[in-house]
Amino acid sequence: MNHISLDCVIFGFNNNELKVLLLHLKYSKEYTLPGGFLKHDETLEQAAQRIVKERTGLNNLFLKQFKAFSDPDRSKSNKAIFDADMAGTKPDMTFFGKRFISVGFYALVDFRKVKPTPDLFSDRCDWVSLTADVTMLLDHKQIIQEAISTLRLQLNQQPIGLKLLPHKFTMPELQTLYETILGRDLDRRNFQRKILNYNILDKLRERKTGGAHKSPYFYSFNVERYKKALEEGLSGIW
Amino acid sequence: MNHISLDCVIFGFNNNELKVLLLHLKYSKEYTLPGGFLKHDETLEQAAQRIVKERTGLNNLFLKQFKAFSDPDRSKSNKAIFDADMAGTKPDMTFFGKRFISVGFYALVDFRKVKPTPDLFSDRCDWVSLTADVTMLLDHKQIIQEAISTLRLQLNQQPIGLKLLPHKFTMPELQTLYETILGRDLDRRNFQRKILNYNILDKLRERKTGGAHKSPYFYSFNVERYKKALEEGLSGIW
DNA sequence: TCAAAAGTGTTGCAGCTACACCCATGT
DNA sequence: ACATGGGTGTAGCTGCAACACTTTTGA
Repeated sequence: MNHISLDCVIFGFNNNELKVLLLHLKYSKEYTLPGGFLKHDETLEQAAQRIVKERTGLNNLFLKQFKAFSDPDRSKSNKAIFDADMAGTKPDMTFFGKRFISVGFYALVDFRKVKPTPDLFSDRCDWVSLTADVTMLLDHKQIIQEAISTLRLQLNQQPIGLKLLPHKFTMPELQTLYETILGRDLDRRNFQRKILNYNILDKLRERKTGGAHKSPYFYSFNVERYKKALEEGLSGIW
Repeated sequence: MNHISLDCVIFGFNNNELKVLLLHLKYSKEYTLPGGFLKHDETLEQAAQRIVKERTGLNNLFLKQFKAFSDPDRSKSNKAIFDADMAGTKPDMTFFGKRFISVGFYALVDFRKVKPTPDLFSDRCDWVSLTADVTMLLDHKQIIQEAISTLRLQLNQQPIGLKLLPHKFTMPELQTLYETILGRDLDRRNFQRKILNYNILDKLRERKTGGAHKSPYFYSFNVERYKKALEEGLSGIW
C-alpha cells in the first residue's frame, strides 16, 4: 500500500537564464518542488497538469514524466516536516507516516505567461535560477538535476526551444538556452548555421531594439516543420 | 491510495532475433509481462531485480525504468482476470478491485544464461520474438513498444550491446542487434568501420565455425573503454 | 569614437555514404 | 564449383570546427 505523489520541475527561461519555479515553505524556510498527490480516476499526466496549473495558472502545458523516485528513505523525513508545518491543523498523521513514491515530471513554460502562485504551506512561489545556491527539501535538488539531465538527452527529440521561448526570440537567446541545457559553450556562427539548416526557424523582418550594441533579428519557430523534424530527431550531437 | 505494480520487459537476443521473456497465463491463454508488486522497504529497482530473478534465475541484471503507466482504465479488467484465475484460492478481492499504477522496466540479459521459470498463474515462460504475433494481456503490447522506443533512443547512452550479447559475438550478430533495435538496415561495411572506430571492441583471434560460408571473427567488448565512451555518449546518429 | 555584440563568409579536415573486390566455407 | 556471406579498401561528398572581418548600436 503506497501513496503516489508527483513532483514537477517547471522550467522557464528569462534574462538568459534557465529557472525553476519553486515554493518557499513557511515553516522550514526551504524551497520545494511543486507537487501533490494522484487522485482517483486521474492519470499521472492529468495530475501533473493540475498541479502545474495551480502554481502557474496555465493549462495544457508541455509535460514529461522522467522518473519515479522510490527510495524508502526519501519520505522518512516527510513526517517531521509535516508534523511541524501542519501543527494545529489536525492532519491525518497516519497518512504522512507512510511511504511515498514520487513520479518526477518536467514542464516547459513560457516564463512571461506564468503567474506564480504559492500554496497553503508556502509563503512564496519564486523563479529560482539554476545557478542560485538555495536550500531545498529532501532530495529535490537531485530531482532537479535528473530533470536537467533528461532535458539534455532529449534536446534533439523534444520541442524544448519551442516550449521555453516566447513566440519571438533572437538567435543569441536560443543559443544561450542551448548552452545552458548542455552546460557548455557553443560557437556562435556554427550554432546559427546548424540550427538554420534544420529549416525549423522563420526569420522575421523585425529586430530586437533597446539593448546596447547591434540589434539582433527576431526568429520564431515554424511549428509544422519543427514537429516534423523532431519525429526523426534532429541529427547530430551538440 | 494506490497500488504500485511493476512490469518488466526482459530482452534477450538469440538466433539473430530480439526476444522478450513472457509468461503464458493458464486461464486466459494470453501472454503477459512478468510483473509484481512493490513491497515495503524496497525500491522500485530492487523490486524489479527480484521479479526478474524469479523468472530468469539471474541476479544483478541491467535494469532501467522507462515509464509509469497510470491510465485508470488500464487496471479495470484486472479484476475479472484475477477473479477467474484465482478461483478457489481465496485471494483478497478488494485488493484486485483497486487501481494500479505500473512502472515499466526493461532488462537486458544474456539469452543463454536464462532459465525461464513460470509463476503460479502461468503454465509457461517463453522467449517470444518481437515479430511474433501473439495475444497479450491488457496494454502489455504497448508497454513493449514503449520499451523498444526507449531502447532505440538510448542505444548510444546505454551498454545495450554489452548486456544483450554473450561474451563472444560476431560482427554480423552485433549488426543485426543494432538493426533490430533501430528497425532499419545498416550498411555492413560502414557499420563495422564505425563501431570499430569507437575502440570499444576487442577482436579475438578465434573465429566462429559451424555456419555455412566464411567464418566470422569473434569480438568482445572492452568493458573499460565501453563504459568510458558511454559516459559521453557514442556520437553520431545511426 | 569606441567597445561590445551581431551578421556573414571561408577553409580544412573528419567522417559518413555508397560503392567493389577478394576470400573462405559448407553444400 | 559455386553460392553465400564475411573481410577489407576507396572515392567523393557533406558537414562540422575553427577561424576573421564587417556592421550596427548605445554609451
